Amino acid sequence: MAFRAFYALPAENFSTTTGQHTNAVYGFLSMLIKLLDEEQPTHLAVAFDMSGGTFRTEQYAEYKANRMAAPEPFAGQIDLIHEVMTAMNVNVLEKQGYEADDILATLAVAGAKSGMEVLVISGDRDTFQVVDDDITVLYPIRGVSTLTRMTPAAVLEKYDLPPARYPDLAALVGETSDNLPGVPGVGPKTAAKWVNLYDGLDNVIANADQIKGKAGQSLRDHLDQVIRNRQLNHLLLDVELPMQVGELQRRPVDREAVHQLFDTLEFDVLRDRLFATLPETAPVAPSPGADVDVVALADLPDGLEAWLAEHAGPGTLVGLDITGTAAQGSGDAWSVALGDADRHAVTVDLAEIPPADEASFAAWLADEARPKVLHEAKVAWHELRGRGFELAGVVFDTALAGYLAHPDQRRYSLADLSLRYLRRELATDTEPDGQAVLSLEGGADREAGQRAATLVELTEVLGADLKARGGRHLLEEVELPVQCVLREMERVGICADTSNLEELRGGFDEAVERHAAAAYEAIGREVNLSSPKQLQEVLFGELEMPKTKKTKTGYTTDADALAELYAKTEHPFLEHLLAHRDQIRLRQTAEGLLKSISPDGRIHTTFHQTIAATGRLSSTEPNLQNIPVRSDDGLRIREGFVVGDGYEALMTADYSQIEMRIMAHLSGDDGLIEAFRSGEDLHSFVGSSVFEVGTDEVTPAQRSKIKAMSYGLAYGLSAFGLSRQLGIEVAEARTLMDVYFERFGGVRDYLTTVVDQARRTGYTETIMGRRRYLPDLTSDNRQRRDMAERMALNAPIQGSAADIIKVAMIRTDRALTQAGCRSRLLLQVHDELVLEVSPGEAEQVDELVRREMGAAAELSVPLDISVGTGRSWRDAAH
DNA sequence: CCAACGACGTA
DNA sequence: CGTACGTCGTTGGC
Repeated sequence: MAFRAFYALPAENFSTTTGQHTNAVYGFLSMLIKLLDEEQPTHLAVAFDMSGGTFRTEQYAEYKANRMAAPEPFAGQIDLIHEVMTAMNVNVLEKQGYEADDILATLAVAGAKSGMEVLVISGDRDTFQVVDDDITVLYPIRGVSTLTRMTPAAVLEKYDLPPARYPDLAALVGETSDNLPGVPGVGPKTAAKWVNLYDGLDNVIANADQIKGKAGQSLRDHLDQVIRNRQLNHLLLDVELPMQVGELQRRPVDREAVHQLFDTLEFDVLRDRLFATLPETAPVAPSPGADVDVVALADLPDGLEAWLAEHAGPGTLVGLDITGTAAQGSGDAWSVALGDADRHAVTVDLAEIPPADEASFAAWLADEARPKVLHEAKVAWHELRGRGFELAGVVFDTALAGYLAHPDQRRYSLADLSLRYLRRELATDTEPDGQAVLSLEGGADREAGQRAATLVELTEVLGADLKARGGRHLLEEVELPVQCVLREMERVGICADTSNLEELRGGFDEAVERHAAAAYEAIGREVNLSSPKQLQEVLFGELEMPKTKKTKTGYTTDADALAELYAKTEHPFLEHLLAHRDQIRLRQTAEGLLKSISPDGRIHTTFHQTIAATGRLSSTEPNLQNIPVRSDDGLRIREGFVVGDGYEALMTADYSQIEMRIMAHLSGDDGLIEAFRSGEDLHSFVGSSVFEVGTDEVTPAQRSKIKAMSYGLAYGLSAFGLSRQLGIEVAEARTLMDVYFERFGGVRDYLTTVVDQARRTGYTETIMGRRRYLPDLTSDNRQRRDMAERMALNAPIQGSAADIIKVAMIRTDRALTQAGCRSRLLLQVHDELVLEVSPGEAEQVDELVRREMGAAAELSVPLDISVGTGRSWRDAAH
């Protein structure tokens, strides 16, 4: 398997800074870790061949004689694998004079006999002979990451023989890799036919005289060879070993040794994968909260003031857990828990808090000098605010830290983080209905108390991990401050023009009905136009239109495909179907927005800071980051977002071409940098270079090709993709890309470098050090690897843009406060900020926003910001 | 009732 | 066979 890994993985991508090649070690371990994870074996052993001869070479000197000496970069890697096995405490078996496969066969049969279910992983097909109901061979198809399960049925299917007969077939066919020639002219089909017909190789040999034809003669001419092959490919089942199969239990790895060795080998990604799969990563002592001393405020003789003085003095970090509810920019808190580093916690029922305690709590909470750690502080802030409390001094947020350490996880619950970083199980946060789990014992909510204390402990461990990943400053300088800006934006919301949206909805509604009726008319019956399944029946069944691109469940009916079909058939059904789709979508958008208007007449979205793996924000309930802008009808929806009472206008400010500017900066390409410094239209400038014409001679068609390509490059676009998008031949697209790269070689170099480096380190990085881990870059699966490569191309660019606008938000918010402005931030849409301008501040805010956004990052090209104002979001466009 | 899927809006 | 998201309706299994 190590040898296969050596050939499957390109050596140049797997070597340490000291020059040691590690591709065989990497591939072998990658396979082993995957198997440990997926198969969860109770017993485990790895067998090695030993140098020096075996009984087979004694019998037949040429055995494996054609094997080339292992190439230089392979040398030493077997020893490294041995070392890793020792560190991982894996049972290793080897025996002079025997091959690894003899050891495996012996163990497999013994294991099966003692009632075990056995998996044999080997790249030698001879192992198929031990396959039975209890023994499965996992055989590598290509590389070492894809293993095929050879069960009795699989062997029968592939070779037309039961497993026990496989060596009979192999003896006839021969094995080139072992230098065992077979019978010339006899392949697997003939061999299987004979073995089945005569019931085994012995009888084939005994009846060799009767076999007709050339193949029969060939067999008679090579009988000795066949007999010898069969002796050699027979695996021994009785090798004497120092350990019996029952003694091969898996043992816990030596964590320290693994860390040291993986440091040397520079296996950062594998280390994560290994530790993630280890059973001992599971909680050692699942005793929820047993070791936290939780008391209820009501049971404190001296009240909260005394507790705070003892446990939460100035500079002492305290964990704060809020039980409450938050949504649409507001919330309510029911109870809180405070926990300290010594695992003392106090819980407070806010409904029954005595006035004196409430005053102490409020003062402590609002005190910037009393450091606090929370999980999702933005939510807590909304909840506390619902009770009139101000929260300040948040120095750590475990959800944000967990996100920065591993940005592509689905969730960052405190329970998950506790398990991962502290190996301690935490009771689940909430019931499915959102109600907090309250396990009151002596009046104290033990779970809340445990969570509060756990926060403090996590700060240390998670903080250290984040620091090691170079993400500490991102937490402190970017994510925590921007969280404060976001909570305010959520609270404020954006004003909606209800009657405008209602009118729109009515109009869309009417259009939906009209197009539906026309569509039914065109095909003579009613179908559900929102059902792709029913549409397929109509289009490809009844109307017999040409088939479109395949989906998992049939053929696509997406807008592109329908437009193409319409171009071909001009069928009126398609026209109305497309219009219906369009209008129904707009109606849904208008409807959804109307439903989300709060009693204050404003729409309060929720921004999520820990969802997008690249570092972007996301927006839900409602999503205000995907409000239509491209169509006329879409723009009318933007008219439904308007300036609120007491304010003068909405203002939008966006970065123009920020991703291309980041590309210019990161690649350092002279041409692209010059393009931005020249002040010319970017795509015309690039086009003039590619097409070798003056900037003012670039045709609109050329410009749009260049624009598509420039942006496509940042996403890992292929020549195929470009050709499809532009409707040109693949060859033309390829030529276009070649010329582009010739002119902008720095871009090409950057793109290859970024992937290479990510493959080496395991992650990509933005200009502010935000990492994204991409273990799939070394996957044997091409689709996954290609996908990871495109992510690697895009993540630094999209992520850097996300970094920059977050900093811009922090700066803008701060500058507005410092300038004493009433104007405020409302929304962020990835490269755009929407503000509400107070009367008389328009000019000042215009200048301020340009300044702060422009100064958010120091790139080798200028950041260009365009600003517009107006009564509605649409009018504020520029 | 829920998850998966297709479709489609944004940057 | 271009990245990153969220939401909706339909569908089919539980």
